[in-house]
Amino acid sequence: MPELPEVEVIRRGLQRLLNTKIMRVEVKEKKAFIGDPQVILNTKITQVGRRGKALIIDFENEMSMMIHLRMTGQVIWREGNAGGEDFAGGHPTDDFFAELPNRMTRVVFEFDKGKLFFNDQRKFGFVKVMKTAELAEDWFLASLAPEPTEMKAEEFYQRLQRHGKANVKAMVLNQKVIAGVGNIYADEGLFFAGVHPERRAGTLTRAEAKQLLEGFVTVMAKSIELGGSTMATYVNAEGKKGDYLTAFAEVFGRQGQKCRRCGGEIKKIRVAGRGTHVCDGCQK
DNA sequence: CTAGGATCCTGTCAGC
DNA sequence: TGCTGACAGGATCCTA
Repeated sequence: MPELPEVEVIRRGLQRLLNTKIMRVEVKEKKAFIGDPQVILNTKITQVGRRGKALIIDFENEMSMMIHLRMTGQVIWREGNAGGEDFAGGHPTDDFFAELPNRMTRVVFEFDKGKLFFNDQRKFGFVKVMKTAELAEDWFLASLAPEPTEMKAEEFYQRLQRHGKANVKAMVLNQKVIAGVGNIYADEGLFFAGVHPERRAGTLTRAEAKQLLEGFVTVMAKSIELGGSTMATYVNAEGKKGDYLTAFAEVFGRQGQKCRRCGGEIKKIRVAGRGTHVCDGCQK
């Protein structure tokens, strides 16, 4: 679920942890934590970064922690009664506002002034600690394609050509082709470019590939601006959720409704094993 | 090597 | 109300 914009919103929210230290880690689901939690205790957080859909937190002792939320992961920061502003992002459920820890809680990080909860319904997500120097060797990061904002249109075109027989939807979901695109922004970007998700990737023209890349950059920037599709910041019980989906999405989740561009009906079909939203009128 | 499908896991929802 | 099957904002592994 959380795609590049949602993870980016979380990254920004976690800047508040810079120069603070984790005092204690409680691993409630063994599978969710790879490596030794002890190595990141009592050392300052020097950077909170992101690559694709992965959060990367660096520590002063040259250790790093990668957090990948996969489908249903959540990051929830609570200052409790300290009076600070709470914050949450990831898969949108009521756990954002629930009493924590709860049965979805996989890891708890205790700081001086608050607690950071890693919640995950389906247990696909994980936290992994390693030496900062070893990040580049992590096989997920090592094979990850460039960020959409860093990729040249020609390179994107060439990557689509290389896997020309697969449909374009499957290609853009492949993190080795372009980083950070997931099911929502795949559908939104394809709509933006007027490209049908079942087109074989090799049939896209240079102009279409360029437009598609621009689509990803545009819709993702818009989503980040709106707080992502899933994020919530809140003070006490007053919730404010990211409203990208309701405010801006053209096709995702709008099956049965009218296309705002041509007036045709948005359809939901199955492509590359994923629910896919498309306007046949606008996407060829 | 590629492309497509199964798979990890649990909760929710639609349809009997 | 209770059951069943489909599905889920991800990515890897297995098979042909």
